[in-house]
Amino acid sequence: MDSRTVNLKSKLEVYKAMTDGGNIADCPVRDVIQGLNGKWSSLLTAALAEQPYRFGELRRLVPDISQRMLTQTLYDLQRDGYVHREVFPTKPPSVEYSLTDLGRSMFDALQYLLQWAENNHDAVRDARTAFDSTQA
Amino acid sequence: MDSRTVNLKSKLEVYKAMTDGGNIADCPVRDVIQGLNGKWSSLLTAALAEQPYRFGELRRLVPDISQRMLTQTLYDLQRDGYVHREVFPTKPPSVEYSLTDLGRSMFDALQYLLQWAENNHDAVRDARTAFDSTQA
DNA sequence: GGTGGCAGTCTCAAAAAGAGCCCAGCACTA
DNA sequence: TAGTGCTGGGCTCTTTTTGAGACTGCCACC
Repeated sequence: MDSRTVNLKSKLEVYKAMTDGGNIADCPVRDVIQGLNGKWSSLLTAALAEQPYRFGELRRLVPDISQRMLTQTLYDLQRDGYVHREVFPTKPPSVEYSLTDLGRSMFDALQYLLQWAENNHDAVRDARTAFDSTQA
Repeated sequence: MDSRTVNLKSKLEVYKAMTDGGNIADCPVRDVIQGLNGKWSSLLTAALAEQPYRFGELRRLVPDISQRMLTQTLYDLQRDGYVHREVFPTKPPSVEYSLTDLGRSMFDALQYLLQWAENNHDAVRDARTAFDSTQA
């Protein structure tokens, strides 16, 4: 358990950062966030933060991901510099995926959100149930 | 600028939380995260964190969102309890959207990731360029 | 009587995700 | 020597999600 102190920007500043001060479409912050909000990105990042894994290990670890999406998501994470891919020339060549320093740094920031989700999923579930019951 | 101290869990614990200790598919943490990683969720949350907005204001504020996705995303955010929707019975009825306490609390956690994105988008862009150049 | 703002809905096309079969190469085994 | 299984993917097909844009009803204003 590490603890740290972080300065948060004002909400207005965060909104401005996400809109690039007016140039909403090509904003780099949105561009970065976009690469992270795929369906499997955060889960795979969390798995690789635990320890490096090979392709088949990840597939078994996350049984409900298709091979196609596993390949695709790892490719995207590697392209954005979060994940390192290393091929070992063993008899059946094995491939190991691990987090880069950038990936670890990103995951540290992501962890706040994941932890919030863990602490508050009951509230979200309740809100959802309540909302659905009023919508008949 | 507020600052705060937060205890982060070990990476292994985070991974376990996201996999519900084995029940990967129906994990509540993944369920919550899923509702947040839509293409527009974080941007709209950031906008509403700044101040409440009405439907048309949001549309003008984020010109590259379609009306359909604006309706849909606001509906989802409302369903999960992040956003409050209030209809004012003016002559053309106006609708105001604002963050709930839950939404504000979630945004506080999300902000770490947004800020990381702002600080590191150059590194991500560089990684992407370098990767693309090796892939011919 | 035409125009414009309000908050959406509806339909259709394009993009992304999911399911599942196929591949080559090597080891072990019967 | 043929069968089986493991490795890390590629490939196609179908379903779901997203995007673009036209359409609605109401009212105020000109």
